[in-house]
Amino acid sequence: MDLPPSTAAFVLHFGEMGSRWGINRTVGQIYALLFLSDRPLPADEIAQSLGFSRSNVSMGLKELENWRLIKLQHLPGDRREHFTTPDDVWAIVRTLAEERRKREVDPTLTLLRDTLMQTPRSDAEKHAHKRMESLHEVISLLTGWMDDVQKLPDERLVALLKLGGRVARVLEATDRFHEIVTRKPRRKAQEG
Amino acid sequence: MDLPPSTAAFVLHFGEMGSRWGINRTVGQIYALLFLSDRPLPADEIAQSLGFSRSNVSMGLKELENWRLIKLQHLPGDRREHFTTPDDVWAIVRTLAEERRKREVDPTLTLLRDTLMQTPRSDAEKHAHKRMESLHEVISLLTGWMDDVQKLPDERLVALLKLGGRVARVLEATDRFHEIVTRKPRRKAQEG
DNA sequence: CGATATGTTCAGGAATTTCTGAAATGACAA
DNA sequence: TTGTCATTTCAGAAATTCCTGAACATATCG
Repeated sequence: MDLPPSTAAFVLHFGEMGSRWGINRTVGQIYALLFLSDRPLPADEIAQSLGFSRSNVSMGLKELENWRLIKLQHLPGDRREHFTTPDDVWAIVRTLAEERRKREVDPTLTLLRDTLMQTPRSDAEKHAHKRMESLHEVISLLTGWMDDVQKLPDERLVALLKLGGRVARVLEATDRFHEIVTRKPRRKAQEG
Repeated sequence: MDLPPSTAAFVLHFGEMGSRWGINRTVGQIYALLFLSDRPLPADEIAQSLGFSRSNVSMGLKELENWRLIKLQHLPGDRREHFTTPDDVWAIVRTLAEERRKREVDPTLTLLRDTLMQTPRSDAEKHAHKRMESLHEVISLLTGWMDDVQKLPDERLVALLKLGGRVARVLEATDRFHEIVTRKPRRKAQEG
């Protein structure tokens, strides 16, 4: 690995982080390397830089493709496939969110819904049923919110995040505002 | 495992899901069992229900304690320690968010900040530097938002999530509102 | 105190995951 | 077609993680 020290550190860190998620160390490192690279990299260069076997890199890239996290490119005059990450970090975050949702959240919701269709018999089952209901509700809320903000363009999403908890205050204000504004179609700003 | 079928299914599912995250299958199953149980369970009952060795359960509970995900209780007339999950699912979600943040996000931000303090030399390093900058920005934004909403009481958080993307529209409205209201302390509505 | 019940630790075996090299497949140019 | 380069596959080796039983620690009771 003859990478600049800061790049090496980042790559190693991401490998570790990856393995705390379901992603294996190798795959994390490959992604980190591609993320920092200023040009698309072919598999053999990745293998060389990270000291992995060619076949390992091939499998890692496959995995990243399944996650839709990398893009494949062909450079003129070079037969090899080259790989990059999207330039836009938000695009990466969105993809990650979508894929994790598809793989982890949706199946869980399905299981919960299926179970909740059944009628609990014993007391213990009744209690478990209630617990699953509240879990289902929370997950639904969270994913519903995710769906919603996924539809926003980047700038709006960023604005929203920056506003953070202050949205709560804005909401209060808005309640009042809305009340005033919608009471009558404009002309007179206040009445009553 | 002589659990009701729906409980067994849930427990197994959570075991699988756990292992897609960094959490091992056993720990996931223990948590799922406690989550559904209508009473605090002692370690030996957990071991019995799930078919794990007593020592494995002991280690699993230790892990869950480190994550602050379970509570220990003593029942009158029973010398054994009994374990439960919080009743409130939101409390669980909040704890999970805090712990994952502490373990995964904060160290990453630290690494990024440390690296960004240094001056990049080569072109490649300059590019990597820029990439890390944008990653840092995105993560900061997300965690900042998290911090903010963590402070909200449950009802407000739920209200916020329900509003979802419609907040964006509220924001537009608020922009206008704000503009009008703050332009001057009222008397004259517009000026140069 | 000894007896019994509960909880923890840890060495090493079991199970799983990761990684490799070799062989197979594919893609393309001559 | 053949030859070359690139990529994928996959059996098994290597590494890691998980799990267990036995030993140890701790607590409580009689």
